[in-house]
Amino acid sequence: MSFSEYLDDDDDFLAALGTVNLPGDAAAATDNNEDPLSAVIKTETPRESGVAGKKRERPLSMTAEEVPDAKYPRLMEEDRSVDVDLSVEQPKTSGEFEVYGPSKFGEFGDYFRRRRAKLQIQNSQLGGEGEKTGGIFSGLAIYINGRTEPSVQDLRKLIIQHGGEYHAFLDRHSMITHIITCALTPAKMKEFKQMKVVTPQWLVQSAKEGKLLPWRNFIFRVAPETFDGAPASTSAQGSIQATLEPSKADSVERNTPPDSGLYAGKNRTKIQNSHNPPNLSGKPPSKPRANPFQSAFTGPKKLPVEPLYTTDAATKEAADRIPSYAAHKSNPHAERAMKSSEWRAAHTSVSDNFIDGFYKNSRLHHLSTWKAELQNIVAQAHERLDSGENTDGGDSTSRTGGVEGVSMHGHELVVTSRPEKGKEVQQDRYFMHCDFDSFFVAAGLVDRPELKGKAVVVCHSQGGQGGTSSTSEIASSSYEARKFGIKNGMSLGQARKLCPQIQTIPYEFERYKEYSLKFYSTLFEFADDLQAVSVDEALVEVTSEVAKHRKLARDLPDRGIARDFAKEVAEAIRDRVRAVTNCEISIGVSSNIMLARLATRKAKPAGSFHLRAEDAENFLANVDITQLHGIGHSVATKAQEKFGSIKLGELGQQKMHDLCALLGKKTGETIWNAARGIDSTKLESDKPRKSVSCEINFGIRFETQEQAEKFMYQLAAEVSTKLKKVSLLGRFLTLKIMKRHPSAPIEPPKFLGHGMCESFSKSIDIAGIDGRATSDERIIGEHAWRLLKGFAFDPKELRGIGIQILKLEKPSDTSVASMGQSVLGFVKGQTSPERPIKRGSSPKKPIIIDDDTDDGESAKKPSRASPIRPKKESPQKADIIMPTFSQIDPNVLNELPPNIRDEIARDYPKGSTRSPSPSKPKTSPFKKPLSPQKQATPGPSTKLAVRSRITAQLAPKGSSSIAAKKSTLFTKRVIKSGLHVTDAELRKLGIDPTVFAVLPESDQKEQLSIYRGASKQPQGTGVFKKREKVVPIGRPGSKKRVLPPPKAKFAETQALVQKGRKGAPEVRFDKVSDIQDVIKGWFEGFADECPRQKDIDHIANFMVECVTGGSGSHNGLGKATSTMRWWKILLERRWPQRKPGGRPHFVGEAWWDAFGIVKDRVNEVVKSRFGGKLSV
DNA sequence: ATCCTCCCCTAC
DNA sequence: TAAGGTAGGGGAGGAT
Ligand SMILES: Nc1ccn([C@H]2C[C@H](O)[C@@H](COP(=O)(O)OP(=O)(O)OP(=O)(O)O)O2)c(=O)n1
Ligand SMILES: [Mg+2]
Repeated sequence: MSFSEYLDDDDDFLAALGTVNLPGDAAAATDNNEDPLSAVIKTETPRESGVAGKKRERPLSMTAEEVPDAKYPRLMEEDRSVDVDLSVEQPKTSGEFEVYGPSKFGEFGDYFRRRRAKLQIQNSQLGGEGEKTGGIFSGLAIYINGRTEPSVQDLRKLIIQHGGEYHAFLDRHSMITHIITCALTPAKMKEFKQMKVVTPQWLVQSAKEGKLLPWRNFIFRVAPETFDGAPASTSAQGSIQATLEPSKADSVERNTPPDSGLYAGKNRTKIQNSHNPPNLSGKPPSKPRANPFQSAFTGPKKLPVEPLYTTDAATKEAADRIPSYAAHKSNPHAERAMKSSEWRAAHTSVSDNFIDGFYKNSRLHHLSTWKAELQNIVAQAHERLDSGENTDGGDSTSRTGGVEGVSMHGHELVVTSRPEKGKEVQQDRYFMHCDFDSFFVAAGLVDRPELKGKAVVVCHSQGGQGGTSSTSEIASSSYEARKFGIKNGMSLGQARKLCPQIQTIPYEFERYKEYSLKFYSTLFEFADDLQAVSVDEALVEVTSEVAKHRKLARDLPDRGIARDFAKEVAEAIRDRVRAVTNCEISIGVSSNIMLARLATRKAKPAGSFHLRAEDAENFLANVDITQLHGIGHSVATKAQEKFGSIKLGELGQQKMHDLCALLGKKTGETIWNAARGIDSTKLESDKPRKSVSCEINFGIRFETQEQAEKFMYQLAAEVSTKLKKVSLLGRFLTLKIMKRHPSAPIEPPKFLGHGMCESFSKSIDIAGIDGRATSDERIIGEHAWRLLKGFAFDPKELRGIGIQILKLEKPSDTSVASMGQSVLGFVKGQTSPERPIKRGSSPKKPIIIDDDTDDGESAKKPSRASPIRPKKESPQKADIIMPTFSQIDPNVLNELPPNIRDEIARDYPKGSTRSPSPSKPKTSPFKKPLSPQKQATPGPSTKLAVRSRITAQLAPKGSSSIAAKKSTLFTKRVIKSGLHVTDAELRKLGIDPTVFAVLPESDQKEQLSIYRGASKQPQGTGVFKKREKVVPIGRPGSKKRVLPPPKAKFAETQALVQKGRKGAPEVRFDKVSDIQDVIKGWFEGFADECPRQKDIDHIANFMVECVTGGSGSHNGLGKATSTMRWWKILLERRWPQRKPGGRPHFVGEAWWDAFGIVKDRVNEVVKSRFGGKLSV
């Protein structure tokens, strides 16, 4: 049995295989608390700082070779010894702590799991071994076009049985080597012009003879007579009959491996081009009357043109599907470049400014950054809308629960989230999907009118460089270029083969941004609500705008009968956007988002299309599921294989249960519903961000561990910057790694690309033991680097690195010292707040630094800065209020780093209280009026204000406009407390009243009860507190205690146990509390069992923080040392170091290991920062 | 039953 | 030479 069959037939076994991949050996999740993040408000400047990330190229279809390793990357850890050895040969030096490998501790539990995994994998490999090389079709990726004889199903079986790869359909992600067909429509002929198109006999005969026959002997040809006849536009089903006409092909070709075409590579390409230029006419292949196949596939000596969808492994996705054994040749161009160490130093990840340079030029990075910014703008618009309603609106309906519930300015009231509510008639809603046509190209052509109407693409490579072997990716292609088969994302070399005279134009990121803003500004004028999809695309609800048109028409003589108001609105929008950008957009309108998106496809290019519900069924029947948003190649392949179709019409006939079983519950339901025109997708206009990440999977080439480490810290700095830009802190980190697949060439086909890789990820808590979230680049970098070391990969094999920060929260720290640059920046640019601060009942000295341990750290780590969140006095006040200068404790100020201190001084001129200024008008970009008759159209001034605000936000770097947008920062967090408690009492309880004031009432209650209860205990170590919500007021002078066994009542134990428990509010250690208490509680509470990795990590985190964390390194080091010694004593008492030969105590070992892990962690940091280690 | 981690997939 | 980023939905399967 072939491996493919095996895949096909034995899902259970596969599933079992899946278990080999043991989930996390690590880490820990911290808490389950959902962070009620308020919407991200700050803008991220897209700018060149950024981050990078990239896509994966893992094989989607599993081949015998790829499955085990690729799918179960953890297996690689089995090779640890090898990797460690390699790293050891690195010059570096360091002692045990610097070894690029896992700590010798803490690998205990993992060891067993790994061993289990290994066994399973070995078994699975045994099973699949035979097939690996067996099939005569191995290495082939075949697509079957149309009806065939034998049937598609039979052919598919044949292919799979002999080790081939069957592809159900073609899309831009497909990588196929041959197309099998018996007949082709003219359109297909164009499409397949340069591909290896053969008849089914090739497979049949080959199978019969038990060897792969030369495909050239089975080239599909169109019967001349048929073709000349009335070919092309013949009947609907008109297709051209094929003639089987074995050619006397050179058998030479056949001598190469079956997949020879795959990597036909550049050499062959050139030859071929010189003999057989694919298309010099300058016109799309459709034009020429000649049979495209004749030029492509005939002629004795002519080598076949490389297949459109397959050959260029540089194309993303594509590389994945190349059988690993076929991808062995290292890219010679890249190899040559990489030989020069200067070149490497200048152009790869080892370069100092690599990240900057890469981001500056990465279109995908720009795309992602812009999207995040646009989403911020929209979310902010909502805040304005909300607060504006409260101010000027009568009994407006606020957008409860998000987007729904918006009142229309027409007269009908759209109620969606609470339909039961009433008498309001549920009216039809209208959703639009608006998208620029060939955005990058269109923008680029505005100043290049001479190129309009030509085949143009946007890519980095300019001029004729690289010829047909350029691996530069095409970001966008004109519709003229698309006629040649060129697609977005394709490599330039590939495109040149399809259309040699293709014109390339460079990126103009600033321009795209500018047009995008104009586009969005326009949409806002028509929108009830808007979701930013991308820089050139948005979803807009226009229900009220359509209603408005309808209403106006009512007064006309014809009463607007038979008019399509939705389409009229769409055209109006198109006209406006064209007027401001000189670009065409296309618009699809329908009653739900899914249909609107499909309508856009039909509308393109330069058009609009209103898909009515009553037409939906018909329309949908012939739609491929790949056209549904969120459904891609993978899903479609599965559907095709199981159900024999990817048409919505056919899949809709399947039982939903079957769809779900195959595709997963959600996807199954989505498809089933889509087939019926049903779509429950909500327009999401202000969902808070859940993660911030930076990844780069391009140009990653390290030779030494030090280079990798350096890069990791640079990347950490990027994420850190990114976090600060949006004023977020994180408590959880995931490291993503791409590592060259063992069978992949050192240099992949795509220049400096990652090639085929295995991917890995590992997560860890980064919050200190006190639970504080962070954005500190050093903390992030250290954790990330440690995780990478844990993988023990050879640095030379790394191809991609990413750091993702999760469990985000807004800074809520009250420490003034934590006022970092982000706040200062805000102060700087901002128009003054509306009124002086007045918060709760604690007008003065709101900030108190706990002098115990925390303050120093804060001062040292401005990145942890958190703006003070002023309590909003009344709900309608949307503006943020900055603390007056007088609110900043002078003592704190003195402890700030000089640069920050200077900035504060600058921003608070003369130490005076900042004068308040009027808040901005509460204008919302959304056109919608809240009360019926009122304001059917936003006043001009409103529009202007909106536009300028938005423009400022996305303005080129350096713009100081950021401040403006922050005017509504944090407004959503306003809480009014109905509790009765005085500031005095709060202080007595150790609660900062100013912080307390900002807490949600429920939290206030909770805090009160906790602290009131706790305060009875004199000791009141304030050990636990709600995460970040309450900051105890510092107790002057209190100093740490001394060594040996401190006694403490250990509620702490509970803290550890509870950590991450669902539901329960997270309990955390107060940083001020004694670490020794914590350890003791942990130890005594769990000495009967092995310590949990998660807890070990937390202790380690805390110890590390203790040492590095800001406050005097002096006392931190000493404290850490004494604590470790003390802990050691505890351990020795209980489990004396065993003698050589003594009987191991399992639990005791684990505890000693835990000790070792913590010690190593601390020493690692101590060494890197202070150069030395703790003497324990 | 639910949570959590580690993926995979998708989109622009 | 090229600049394959990123956020989020979702699912499998072990842990709790
Ligand atoms: N693989 C891709 C896809 C898109 N983009 C960029 C360039 C596109 O111009 C822009 C918008 O993507 P679209 O999918 O909307 O494609 P176009 O706007 O180019 O064409 P159209 O929307 O007409 O299909 O995103 C890119 O860089 N790489
Ligand atoms: Mg577009």
